[in-house]
Amino acid sequence: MVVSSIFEVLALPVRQAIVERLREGPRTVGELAEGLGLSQPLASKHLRVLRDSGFVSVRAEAQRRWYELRPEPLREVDRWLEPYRWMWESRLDRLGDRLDAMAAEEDAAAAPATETATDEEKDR
Amino acid sequence: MVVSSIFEVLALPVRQAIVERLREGPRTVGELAEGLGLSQPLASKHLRVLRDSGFVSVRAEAQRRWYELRPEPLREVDRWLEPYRWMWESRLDRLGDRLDAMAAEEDAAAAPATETATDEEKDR
DNA sequence: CCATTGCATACTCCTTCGGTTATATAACGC
DNA sequence: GCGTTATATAACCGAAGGAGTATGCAATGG
Repeated sequence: MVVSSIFEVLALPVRQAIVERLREGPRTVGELAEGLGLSQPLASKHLRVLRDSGFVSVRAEAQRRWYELRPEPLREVDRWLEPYRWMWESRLDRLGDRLDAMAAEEDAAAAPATETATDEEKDR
Repeated sequence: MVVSSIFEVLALPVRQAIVERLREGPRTVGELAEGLGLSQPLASKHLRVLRDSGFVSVRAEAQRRWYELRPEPLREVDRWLEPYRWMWESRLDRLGDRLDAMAAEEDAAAAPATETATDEEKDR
């Protein structure tokens, strides 16, 4: 798998689950497969993707492979999120960012009612 | 597309690009397609996914459709990230979380050298 | 009215990728 | 050495979904 976006890796619930499990500490392939109800090859495959994208590191101990979570990619998600935070954080110290955003908004038009998947509108 | 994870939506660079573009304010389908070099149907399609997953809302103005970014899903990403923040933030007020995590870690084993995609090891 | 504009949707093609099964490899304990 | 354990990888399959093309449809403005 050629990872062109960090989110691609987290897109699959099963890979998300592996990451979440690894929050508790390093785990072997067998433990992860067992714990998440995956076949061993499947676990290995997903761990391969996680490894190639930097989400995990591996240590060999005898025939065991200990997989451990690495901060970098997650931190990258955090950084990606940064320019959006003002949207739900109304803290004063974010006001500067907000003003920058508004300047860029100037050219956009205005309008009435809003339509979203979260309300009833979805299936008209 | 049946969205089973918020990350699935952001997985595609083209959808990421749309979201980023919408940071500057509401845009019509045509503006987005034009600005990102997409065919109109393709833009519509991706906007459909973004809409169904709550990333954007739509307002109709004549034949125009103004798409606007919504905070909720992004906020959800932020919340998902929360339990991982201690990994790169060593602030004291995160120590509590860290201790919780360590308690859960107790059962995991330890080991030597580390192997990651970000270093030379990748292609042995 | 009618041509045009702006957008959504249906349909098709084709690649990608997740999952299974089978096999290779390597280190272990006896 | 040998069976066993732990993992990786290859081969295969099927479904999903992204992109393109064509079309439908509504509102517009002359």
